[in-house]
Amino acid sequence: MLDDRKKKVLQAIVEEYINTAEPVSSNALTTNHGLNCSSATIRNEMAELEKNGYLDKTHTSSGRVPSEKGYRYYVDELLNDKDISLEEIKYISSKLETKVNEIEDLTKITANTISEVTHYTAVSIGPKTSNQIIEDIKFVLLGSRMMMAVILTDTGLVKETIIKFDEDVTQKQIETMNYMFNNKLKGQPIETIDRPLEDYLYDEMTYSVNVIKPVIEQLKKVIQEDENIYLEGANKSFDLPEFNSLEVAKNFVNILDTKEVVADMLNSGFAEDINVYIGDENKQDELKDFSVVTFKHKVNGKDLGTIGIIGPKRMDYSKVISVMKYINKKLKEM
Amino acid sequence: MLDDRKKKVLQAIVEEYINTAEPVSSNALTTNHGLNCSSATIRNEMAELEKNGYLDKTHTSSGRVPSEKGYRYYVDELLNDKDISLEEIKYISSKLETKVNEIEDLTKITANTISEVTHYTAVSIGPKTSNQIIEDIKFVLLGSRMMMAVILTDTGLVKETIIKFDEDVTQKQIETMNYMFNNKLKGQPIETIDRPLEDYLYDEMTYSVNVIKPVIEQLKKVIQEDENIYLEGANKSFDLPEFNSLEVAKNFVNILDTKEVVADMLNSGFAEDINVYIGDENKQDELKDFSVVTFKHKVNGKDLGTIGIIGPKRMDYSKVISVMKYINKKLKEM
DNA sequence: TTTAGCACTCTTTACTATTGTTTGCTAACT
DNA sequence: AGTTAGCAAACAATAGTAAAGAGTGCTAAA
Repeated sequence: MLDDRKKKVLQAIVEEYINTAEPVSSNALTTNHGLNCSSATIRNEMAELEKNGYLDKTHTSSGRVPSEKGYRYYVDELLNDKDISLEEIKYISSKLETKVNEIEDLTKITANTISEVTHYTAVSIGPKTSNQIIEDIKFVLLGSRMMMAVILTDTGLVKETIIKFDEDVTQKQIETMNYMFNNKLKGQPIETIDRPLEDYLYDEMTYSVNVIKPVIEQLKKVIQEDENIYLEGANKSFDLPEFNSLEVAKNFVNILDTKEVVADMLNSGFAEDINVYIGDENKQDELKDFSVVTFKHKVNGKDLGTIGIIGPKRMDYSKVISVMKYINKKLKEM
Repeated sequence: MLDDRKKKVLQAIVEEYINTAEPVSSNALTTNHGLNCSSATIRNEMAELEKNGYLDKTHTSSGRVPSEKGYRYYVDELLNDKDISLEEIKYISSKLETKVNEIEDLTKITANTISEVTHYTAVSIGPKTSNQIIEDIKFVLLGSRMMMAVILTDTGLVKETIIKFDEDVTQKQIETMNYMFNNKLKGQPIETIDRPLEDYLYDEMTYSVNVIKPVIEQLKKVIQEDENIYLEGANKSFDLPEFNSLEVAKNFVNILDTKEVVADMLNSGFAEDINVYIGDENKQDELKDFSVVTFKHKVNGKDLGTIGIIGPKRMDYSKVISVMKYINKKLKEM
């Protein structure tokens, strides 16, 4: 375990580096960090912290930079909640009070808010459909060969899709089908729309395969399809000094351009609400040089979407986590 | 007017520069461009082309680079249609034959296809809603205080939105409202949903304002709201040499991040189908250093969305325009 | 009108010297 | 034993210089 002064030194280095993006020298820590000792003493402490893997050097005579282990220790043990300014509180409140009719929009707005307040790039994804419980299904005829299906789930998600037929269908047919679907699916998780249901319907109904098949197929497609990924503030990252390296900038754009990586990243958190992944801790190779903080938006244990912040490993974890905690509290109050 | 050899020289320089991204020297044109003369002669021609504004130099003793006037002349007068390879034809066909139920999806797929074939970044926007003709409106009750409104237009666009009420509404109320709305709006452009309609409904209907108001407000919101902008292949641009300049890369990300600029860009074309904007010709300040080619997807004069390619001024106009023309033909066949 | 030849311009690259920052170590001090 | 002052060594960053290379413009001859 680290003794008290080592903790202080590590914390000072992490925070200094987060602020300046420059390797931190022993001299820089002699003032304004409550360490009443000379730079030589700090140098000794730094050398030991480096030996234990908490710090790195960029070259033999450079100042110190936190290692991933250093950041992890900082996040786990040394992090203080940061106060949120009055302006920020006002801004967050006004954003979250926007009246929204669809919960996916709320996730978007939350992502946008977090990005604006933290000045990092945010991504969001809607709630996972497959394990939600179907509360109601409505079929609406739109012309003679087109229909809309609307699925309502327990979390308030409304999912609609258009289905086209190769032959004319009647209002009567739609109504019967609607009854059958509801009968079988109400109270079931959405993923129930699958093979067994298909077989059941073919058995029960006397309609042409041209009517039932498109419905089943389109519904299956809808529940399988990737949730909408929403990106906010990509340009914000480009103001950070680490993005002066073309390679980093290019990697970053590549990540944001690859929906699978982003979806994977947002879906891989296992903690209750906030997850922090530092560099190599990320499961996705593309993210090894970045840090990610994700935030699951839940109400009564129900998934309402996930928001992620992507930034440099030198991320202001304290700020990001404090903002997320505050927003989480606000959302729960609603 | 330019004489025949000057045209050839200009064309050779533009095409060489598009290929190499390096200033073109007089020597480089003596081979492989059908100009049977020495580098000195070409130098004389280049000097005159520069005097007339078709070429630029990066410094006194550098090779030549096309000016915006030069690119414009090339696009207007010297452009040859490029052959599309068999693989490309196959790829395009397979992509466009994907069965889609919503026309916005077709626009997305088209944008994706153009980006993949040309290797440039593409953006797309759905059809402009406001001037489409309403064919049918359906109201569907989803629970006691929630309803979905579905608007069908003449172009096949299906626009749906959720409306929430502060008090319980009955199926009967919904049906009456639905009848009234259709009665007033069928055959009218979508933008008819506005003040006069609002007044009419308040006069005609005896329902509480709590029922009518949310419907009108949400419908107005839907038709006003920005169309969905879809971005494809942002990372493709980062492989181009001009994006080695951090400033350019940053500008580019900023543009793509600013939906208003992209929407503006896509909506500002006035030509029938394909529009080319070179550098300063762009109406948006942010785009002054880029070139944009837009393509309006229309069937029977009806707007089905617009796709845009953003790239360096050194864009392969010939390729981009050929691909767009081919895709346009394919789409019209469908 | 075309072209060969050459001086001149400017970029690019490599090399060198200088300056400044920061460390690690040693020896002295508390 | 822990702390500190002092100093040599390592290295980055910057500026300056020189040499090489690419390309033009101009002149004069074909």
